Amino acid sequence: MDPLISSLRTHYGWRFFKEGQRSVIEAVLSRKDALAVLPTGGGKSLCYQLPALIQGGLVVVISPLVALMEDQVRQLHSRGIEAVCLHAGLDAACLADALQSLQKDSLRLLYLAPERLNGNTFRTLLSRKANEKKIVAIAIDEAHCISAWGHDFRPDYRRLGDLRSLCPGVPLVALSATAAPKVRADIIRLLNLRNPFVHVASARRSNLHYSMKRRPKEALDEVVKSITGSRGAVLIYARTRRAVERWTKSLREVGIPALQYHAGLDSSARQHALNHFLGTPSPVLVATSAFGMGVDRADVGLVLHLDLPATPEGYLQQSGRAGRDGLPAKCVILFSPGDRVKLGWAMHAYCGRDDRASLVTPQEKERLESAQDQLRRMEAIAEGHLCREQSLLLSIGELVQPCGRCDRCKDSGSFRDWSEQALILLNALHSKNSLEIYNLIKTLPTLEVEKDETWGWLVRRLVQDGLIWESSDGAQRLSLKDSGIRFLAKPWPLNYAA
DNA sequence: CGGTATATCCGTATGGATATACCGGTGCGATACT
Repeated sequence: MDPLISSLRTHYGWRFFKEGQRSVIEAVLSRKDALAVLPTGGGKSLCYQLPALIQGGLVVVISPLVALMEDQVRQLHSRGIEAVCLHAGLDAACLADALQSLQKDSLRLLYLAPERLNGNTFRTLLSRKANEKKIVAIAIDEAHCISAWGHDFRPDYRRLGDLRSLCPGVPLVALSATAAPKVRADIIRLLNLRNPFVHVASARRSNLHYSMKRRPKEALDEVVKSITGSRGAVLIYARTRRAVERWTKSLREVGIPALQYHAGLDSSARQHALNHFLGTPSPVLVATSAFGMGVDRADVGLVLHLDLPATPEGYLQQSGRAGRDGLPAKCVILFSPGDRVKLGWAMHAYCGRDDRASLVTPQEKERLESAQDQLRRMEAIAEGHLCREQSLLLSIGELVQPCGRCDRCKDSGSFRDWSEQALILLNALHSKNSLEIYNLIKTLPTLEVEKDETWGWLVRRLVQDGLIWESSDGAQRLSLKDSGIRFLAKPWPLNYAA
């Protein structure tokens, strides 16, 4: 019998792997670095847990949240697998236990926050264990944090690249639920992954119904209507803590027993809100972005945003908490045009460490520009005429057919043919990764582009990278290799030297 | 930058209009206090 399947049965009682799991596990077992982008519920943790069990060694897991670590350790213990997590919240007895487990060879999983690796204690420990060949792999969970979070909020995430030199020869596995091409590139670069095996599952969710509309001045009715018209749990996202508190109060006043969650609440209130959300039949929770990572409730019927999300990727992450049971679920954004301005302002404040513009470094400037670019993209999706799912997924580099479920698909009055739509989408993409663009374009039946400034950079890049070439009938046409696609260009100087 | 909460204005009494100040996300570990 297949040894992988047999250990899967022994330890987890499952008979099949989910998509992508086997290939990632095989990569790890052959001591290769890997990057796995698997949807939530896709069984990411199995990808690094099973190798520890098969090889009878230790896997070190870097995880961003204490709650996530404890949750995982609990699950592992219930399967009879030895695992510990170390964090500042442990009491003396637990800490002593955990430290003792560290000495044992029977320990299979060790969970740590990235900040732990600042001190020498754990660096020496890891380095020693690596030398003794006791570490099967190091897993970086929620790896998108490296790119999305790490800049100045969790700077230690960005320093995980050290792991490579600290534990030479130990394979690194990065895992995430959503990661756009740019984020994937960031992860690979910052973690110093060597020629990693990469598995990217589709982010498409065929049971989610997106809709995005302008928020009326008095939005309460609209929100109440959405809540009462949905099944299961309801998750409402607001941008600020104050907005969370106001909305919770308003909803309670109209008889909806909403609970609130944000980082300004004390831990008992947060715990209570979380338990309520996980444990009652139809909870309504109003929260900031503090809520969500690792929260696993299958029957969320509605994820409602009261402001424009800051990035398409972040939105996919948050809206993706709906409908994990596979049943139809709604993802609604109520936005107003002012949201972009506010968020843009907020980015200045968040991105620049100091308010004074004179101190903005080039890196900070670039970061800010990319944040604003993402924001513009998100706004374009909300204000645009295209299929919501299609345009959201395109912004993370995945090209799919219109979904047929979102508000745009349902009431699209004006027909756009596929290539026209693709063009607009590509234009919105702004990606400078020509291979990515090429792969997108390649899937189209035909594509004719009138060359103008908008497309100049694209054509130049594609030519530069040898992905398109001049067609034989003159300088005005460029064709994609191995496909019937042509760029139809106005006469322009063929000077690609730049 | 823009919304929201509070302050101010007007002037025989209450509250509505206008001005002004303020504030704005996500968490780990370690250390310094009550």
